[in-house]
Amino acid sequence: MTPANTDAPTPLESDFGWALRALSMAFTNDGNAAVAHLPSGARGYLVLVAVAEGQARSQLDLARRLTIDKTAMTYLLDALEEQGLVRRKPDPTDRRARSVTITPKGQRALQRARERLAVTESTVLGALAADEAAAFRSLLSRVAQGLEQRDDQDGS
Amino acid sequence: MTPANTDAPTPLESDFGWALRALSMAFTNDGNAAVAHLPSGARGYLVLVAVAEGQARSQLDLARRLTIDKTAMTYLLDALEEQGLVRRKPDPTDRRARSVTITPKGQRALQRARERLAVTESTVLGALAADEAAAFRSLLSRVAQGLEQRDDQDGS
DNA sequence: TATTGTTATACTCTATAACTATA
DNA sequence: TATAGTTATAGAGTATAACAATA
Repeated sequence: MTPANTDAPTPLESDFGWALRALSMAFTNDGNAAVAHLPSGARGYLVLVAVAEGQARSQLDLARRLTIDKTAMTYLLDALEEQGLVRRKPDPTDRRARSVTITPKGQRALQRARERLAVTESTVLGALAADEAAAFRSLLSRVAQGLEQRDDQDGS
Repeated sequence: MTPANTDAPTPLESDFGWALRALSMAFTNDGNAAVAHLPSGARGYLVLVAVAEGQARSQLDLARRLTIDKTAMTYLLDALEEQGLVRRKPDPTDRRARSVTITPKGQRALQRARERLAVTESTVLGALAADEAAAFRSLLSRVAQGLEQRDDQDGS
């Protein structure tokens, strides 16, 4: 016979999924305000970061790197280009492809977004001491990079 | 004159928002499979956890605790009740309110989901050593609880 | 035949409003 | 007048399919 379960039920706060969702929602909410000056908000910001890297050879490259559908990438870039933050130009080596570069105006907008997002990060991680927050960032970054490698292997 | 910027552009991988999004997407994808036996998937799971706690006095209580709209809570509970995982009964002290309890079948489904999600968690945090993963979980939990308190204060 | 990019369409999720029944 | 719960509607975000141009 198993003894009667007199334990308290598992609290919601100990649930990994709940905690991850809470953090994501908070960062999304606060972060949207931080990047409100960018077209398409948070997604526009991510595209801008990836374009600024200068690694992606084509829109499809960008889409894959960001795990954004290529059809969404089209109108995200439409919006960014319309405001003069990025520029599309034909790739001379492949006339189907278009290379995307960031403009000086885009650089400034990106810099401003980064400064604001740094504040958002600190706010959202407010429950942690400075060294703990640094540790959390580091661990999160390693987790995400691990997932990126995993997914890259799956794809090819 | 500022010197020419010869630094490499900031890599996407160092972006907090990118990393958080990558983890959330991976956990959502893998986690959806882990809770596919529950109606409404991940959201149904969260509701079931909160119901199992037995703290919430009403559907509205549940909705607030989970940051889910009360209109969504209605059909989430509809789906859970239809499969016999939870039960709604009128609150004798307030005839507007309905208290929600988990059924034995719901307990079993919840237990199964927790076991599967534990595997998902390990997989998703695969880049970390065991002690690092534990540290990450602990920090994430504290962050989320801090946000919960912040939002509770905002609301009242 | 496969790939890049675009457009059009459909679907899901969420937010809003309106309504009822109680308090 | 405010609250608990439900329903209906509309909007944003995303996915799917089809297409034109090029490889």
